[in-house]
Amino acid sequence: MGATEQAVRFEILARSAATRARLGRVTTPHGSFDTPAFMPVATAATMKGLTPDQIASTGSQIILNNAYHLMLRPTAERIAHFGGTHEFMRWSKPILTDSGGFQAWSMSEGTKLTEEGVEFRSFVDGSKIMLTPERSIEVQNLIGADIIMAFDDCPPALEPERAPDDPQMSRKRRSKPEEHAKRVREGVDRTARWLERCVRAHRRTDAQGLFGIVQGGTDLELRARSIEQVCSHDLPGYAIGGVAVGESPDEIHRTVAAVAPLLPDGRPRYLMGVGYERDILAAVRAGVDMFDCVLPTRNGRKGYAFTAAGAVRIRNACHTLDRGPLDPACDCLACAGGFSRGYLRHLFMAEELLGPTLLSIHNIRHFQRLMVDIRARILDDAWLDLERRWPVLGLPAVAVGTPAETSEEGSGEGG
RNA sequence: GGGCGGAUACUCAAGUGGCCAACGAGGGCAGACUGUAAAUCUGCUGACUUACGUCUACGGGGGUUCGAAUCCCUCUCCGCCCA
Repeated sequence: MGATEQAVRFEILARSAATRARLGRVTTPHGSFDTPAFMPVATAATMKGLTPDQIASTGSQIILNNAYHLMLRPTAERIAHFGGTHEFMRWSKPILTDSGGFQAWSMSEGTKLTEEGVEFRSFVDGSKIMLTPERSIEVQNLIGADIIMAFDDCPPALEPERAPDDPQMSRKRRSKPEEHAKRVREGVDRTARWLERCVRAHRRTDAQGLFGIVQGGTDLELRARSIEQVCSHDLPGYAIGGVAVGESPDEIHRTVAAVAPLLPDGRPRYLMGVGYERDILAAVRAGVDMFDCVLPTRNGRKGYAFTAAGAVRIRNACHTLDRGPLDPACDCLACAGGFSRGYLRHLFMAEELLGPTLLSIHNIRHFQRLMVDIRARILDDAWLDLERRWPVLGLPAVAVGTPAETSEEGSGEGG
């Protein structure tokens, strides 16, 4: 079977004349999705608080699961018992699983990294879990997503140095540069060796496409080295990993702008874990095709709404009497459904579950609407118009301003 | 009518002579979050002030003391018990 029957195919439909952006479509066993694509995250085979219908209502065409979380609970074998994750979570469109490589650093407490793999401490029962490239692929084969990711070694951007007796000032990131560079280089080469093992271990090439992951931090030479190694394998897609793991937005942009164009033109390029709207836009212009990020869901659950004009923290007192929608330009269930800011605020203040659900839906829809607009811009290159419609693109990564409130007329006091 | 016990910041609740603008919790206000161990985490919450600090405060009033939320007298209100 092999090369002739690729589980995942990519076609480029159009190219931006002014940038490196591409408009395309990825086709998988569970249907296709348009690129550039934003993939919301459903770590534990659920988009926390949303039904599949609600996820679909956001325009999302592909979502993420996390192999590490699922192998611990309910276990990959059990998901296979139910016929795979699509059946299990009742989402019939494309799914991508992350390999668990990212968890080696996001949950680095108590993990042990060796050439063989990463030894974790299960957050479910505390037992020791050995995750190797072979096991990660086996788990992902069992879970059954359309796209699976290589098990990579993803070092932190700059090692956060434990407990210096320096209370506040320079708790930033200060590890000896040579040490850090060594660690990043090690990550690059180990990722390459692990990729070999992943490719060999992959048993379902007919049903699942395996993407390789490029590492190298912000060091462009290391990135080039990693690209050479990873792209020596003919894979259905390639990802840029090790980004947005602690660097500044500028570093992210700089790295992506340099790295993305070096990836094979005919394969989808996936920037893992990114990000804010402006980060996505910058990456699209550099030629990236796929994104995932927890921001819309994680922040949504905490009352942080993304809007074209910037962030709205719905719990802020200024929304108490606001009868207007979160974002008048939005067509999501929350905005088009007529829910007022005042009501949404009430839901959060009362810790009602509908609050996180509605804001998650809104936020995902916000990102999907942005992607629709971005895709259209690839055809006409009207990037300035795009930025005009999405002021948030020009704001700092985390906007502070509160968009103009809608009127509170007629509250009829002093009667 | 008599006895006892209470009254502390938005709420509940510590504190019984100086280290108390007052523990803690809730509530409130604000912030963080980029391949999700996140319904988590952080800061603030008497007033004025960027801050140092100053002022006003522990039911009301009056005392004792260098010094009181803390001790004494008295008043008001609340609770329980005895008539």
